[in-house]
Amino acid sequence: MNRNSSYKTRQRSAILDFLIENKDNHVTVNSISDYLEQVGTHVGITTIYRHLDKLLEQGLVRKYTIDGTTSACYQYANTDEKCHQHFHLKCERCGKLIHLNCSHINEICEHIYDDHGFTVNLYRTVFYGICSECSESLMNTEEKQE
Amino acid sequence: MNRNSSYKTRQRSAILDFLIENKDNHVTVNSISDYLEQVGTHVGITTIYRHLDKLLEQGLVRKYTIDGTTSACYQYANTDEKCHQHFHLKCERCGKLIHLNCSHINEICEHIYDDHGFTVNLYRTVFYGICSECSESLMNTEEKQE
DNA sequence: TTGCGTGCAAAGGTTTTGCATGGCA
DNA sequence: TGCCATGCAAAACCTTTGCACGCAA
Repeated sequence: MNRNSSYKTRQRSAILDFLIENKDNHVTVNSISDYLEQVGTHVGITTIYRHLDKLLEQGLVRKYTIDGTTSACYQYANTDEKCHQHFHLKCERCGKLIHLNCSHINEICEHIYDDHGFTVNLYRTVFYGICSECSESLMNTEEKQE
Repeated sequence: MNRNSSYKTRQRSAILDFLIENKDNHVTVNSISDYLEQVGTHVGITTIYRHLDKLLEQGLVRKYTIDGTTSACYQYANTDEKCHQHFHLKCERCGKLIHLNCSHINEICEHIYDDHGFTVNLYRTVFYGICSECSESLMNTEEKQE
């Protein structure tokens, strides 16, 4: 019943450290696995999934899916600071996902809640559009406009 | 290049009809397949995926992911309305799609463009969250908060 | 020593791809 | 007739489960 009790293992520490290190961005199971492999700390995929599940139950991470991506995203849930919420811009042309930390977004969400009663889930919401690089390259080579 | 050109086939009509019939709800590839099977109109899974992809490109459907579910959701997008000028809010709980006309959006989009160089495509962008009705019913039955 | 932790292999589910055939225009 | 459309099978992914062994307490 006390699912918060857990052993201190090499694997658990490595995963948690990585999550905290990247608390301003979300990570995927793959990115965790790749990183750990890179630094010579092999941890099985299964173990990563199981730890994330446990951390999720404990409320230490958040899990969400980003539109257009296939795998789940996880982010360390720092309960002290609420300012690490960011939103996402996805370029429809190059596919790049931009993480945007911006105070403006809170105003928007508050407005939508106050005036329309809708509670926005920033972790799931993605703005689609064209990023600045693609805008430029499109302007330089404008040949068609259908 | 003109990817909007497409043959009129039995399969395409069947899929589009079903989408329009259910334009107030989202559907999944499975629900489409099941329904068509039920009414004796077999269409291969592959074909359904391919048509949905094409309809997505044409802007005739929207694609969503709903938290906690594994497969993607699709909903017919009514092109008559001026959907380029307002927000779409998708309730993650009841699935309702809300069209939100609000002068605030211009400020938001301008801000994102001015400060971040990103041109938002309102037609594709969807805000996920919880609608007012669901918020209320959730408040009435709050039993656990972990 | 006890029981949770670990990781390989395999299974389960969703989506994509290859390829030969079918059918619209 | 020329392409695009179709659908089966297989592949590619992501995630979960089974099971034997490892290891923290």
